[in-house]
Amino acid sequence: MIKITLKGDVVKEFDAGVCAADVTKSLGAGLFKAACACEIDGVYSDLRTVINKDCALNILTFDDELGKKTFWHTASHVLAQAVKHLYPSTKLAIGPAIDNGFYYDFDARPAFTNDDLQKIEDEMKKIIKNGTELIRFSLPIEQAQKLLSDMGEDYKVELANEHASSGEEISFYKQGDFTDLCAGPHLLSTAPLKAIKLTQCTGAYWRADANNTQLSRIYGTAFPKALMLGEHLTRIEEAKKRDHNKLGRELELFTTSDIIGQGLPIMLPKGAKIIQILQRFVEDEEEKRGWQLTKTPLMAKSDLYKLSGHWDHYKDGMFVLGDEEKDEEVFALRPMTCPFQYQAYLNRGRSYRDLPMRLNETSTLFRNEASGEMHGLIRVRQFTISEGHLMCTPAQLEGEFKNCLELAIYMLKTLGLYEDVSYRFSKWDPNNREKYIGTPEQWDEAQSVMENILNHLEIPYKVGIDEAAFYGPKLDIQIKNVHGKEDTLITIQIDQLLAEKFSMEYVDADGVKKNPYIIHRTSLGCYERTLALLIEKYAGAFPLWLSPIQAKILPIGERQLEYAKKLSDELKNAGLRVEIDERSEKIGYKIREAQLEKVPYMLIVGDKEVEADLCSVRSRKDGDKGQMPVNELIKMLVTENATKAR
RNA sequence: GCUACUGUGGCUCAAUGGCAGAGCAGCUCAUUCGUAAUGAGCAGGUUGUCAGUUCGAUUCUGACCAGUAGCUCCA
Repeated sequence: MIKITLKGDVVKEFDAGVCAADVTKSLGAGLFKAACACEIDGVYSDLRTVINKDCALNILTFDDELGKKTFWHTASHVLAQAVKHLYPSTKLAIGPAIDNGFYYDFDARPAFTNDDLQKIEDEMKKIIKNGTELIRFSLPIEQAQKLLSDMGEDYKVELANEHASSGEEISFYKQGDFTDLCAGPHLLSTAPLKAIKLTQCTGAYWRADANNTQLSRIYGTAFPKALMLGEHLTRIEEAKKRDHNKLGRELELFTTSDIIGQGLPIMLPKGAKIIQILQRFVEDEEEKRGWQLTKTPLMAKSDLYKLSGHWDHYKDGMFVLGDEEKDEEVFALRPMTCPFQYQAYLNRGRSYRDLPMRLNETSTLFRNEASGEMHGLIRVRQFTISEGHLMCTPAQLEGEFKNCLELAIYMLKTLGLYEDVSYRFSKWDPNNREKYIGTPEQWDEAQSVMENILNHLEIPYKVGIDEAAFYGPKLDIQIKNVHGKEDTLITIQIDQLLAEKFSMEYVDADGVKKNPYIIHRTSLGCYERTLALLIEKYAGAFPLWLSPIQAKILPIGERQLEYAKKLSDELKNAGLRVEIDERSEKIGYKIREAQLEKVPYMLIVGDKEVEADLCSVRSRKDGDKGQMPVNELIKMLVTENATKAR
């Protein structure tokens, strides 16, 4: 007999050799029905796992992350089975569970189109209705390779070959007429996959390498109940409504023009106003913290980029002016600010007394992004970033890095984005040497310096291999957009290589010339991307201090126009952004429009208000707030504006 | 760049191998109204662009431009 410790420290005895599924069954039919997988002594395992010794068993259902993963992984096998039924010549690649569902990659000729999805989904439903049992078995490597190669599954053979040296058997899962190479775990049967939906089909490269064949990827999601699927699809629809690319255009923050070109958004007055507010805020805050503003050119001779290494690494991504073959001098629009600001440092000889030297710039950059990469305001060809470079001694590095991070965190907290970010420590990949400059020793040093700083500051981070800049490691502050796609909002980088390339030196206290460390950093990222995330964060209803129009004065009729103008002047003099709706419309109509425009305050003036120097205040959020003396109103708005309240 | 999809007035959408239609927004007039839509009228389109097929193309085909999702890339 063995002892199995269950949830709530309940211990039960079973015969040795019992499988986790049978244990689950003995605990109740409801739990057995809901069980997706389990953890045995904390190890994520299949319910088919045979237990031979005392252990702790935790049953995982769809409510657990790993339970969901198992559920969706099985759904991906059903997808593959359905595809094999309908298109037998299709070859299988991989089919994992992802954040909110699953996908499967197929080598299908021709590639699947949206029209195929419905057919495949219907076939999946048939398979699920039959409630086929999944059977796990394993084979020695040679037999596994033979089986897969007999099946004609070239991609699977490639995967199996990679396990050849491990000496372990290769596991398979079989459901009816379908067998797939798979480590599992899986559900016991396809029956629990009550509600499934195939969501889209796209291309995806085999092994994530653009040089390989492009496969046809089908995405889907599945739930144990139809209601849950419905809720999931509703959530996606709701998210679409706050997509910055839709909402930002509706609210007239920005637009685009075919004749101007891709990735070149036009900031309309309201969007430009928000960016101006952000820029002023950033520049003022940076000045308070000892940063000095520079203004450097938007282009340079190719020589500059050759020296920095950007010409070698990113020439294709730059807008080059002129022809290298024909012209004596070739220029390029700047894709980054680094070497421009270095010239400011190089203006004269520097001493350790000049350090740290903190140079910031509201810097417009140009990158010739590939046509498929552009997206709304998130990824564009021209953008403006709060960029800065900080030259310091090794002793100052940790303190200055911390200051840069604190500034970034202050910015995020003020904007209300702090709760939404995560940290990524982006390292180089020693196996991808052509991407990076410097020696392994230099990389080890720079990375260990950054790692020490991050650990010391207790920053919780994920590691990103091969995510570093070509000259040094990065701390990337990541944020997800409304569709769950992650992007870098802020980055702080340590660079000990470029100073040497540019002969940047300082005379230390001991009289010896040394290269400074350089921190590349942004305090708020690029304004276009930040605006995009703010639009989505607030669904267009910005906090007062960021609102392009903070209050709209709505006269009931023409009689109050003069008073409305007086009120508007008073508010403007107090530094507030105000508009008057002078149209001869009913008050309900004016309110509706102001509300849809997401103006924070509506100030209604009728005869009653004019008489007593009052104003009826309506808030976007709370509706009618009643009457208020004008001086009191101004005091309230000015205070809210100054505190940057959210 | 790759795969798939999309493109009809400012917006949301309809229709057709044979005269392109509606609502909202806009403009004009009337209305001067108390917390989310007053009424009437007017105007607005070479159906993304350029070719091809056709007696005739907005519809079919191709190329290009732009947009969406995903992949790859992101200094």
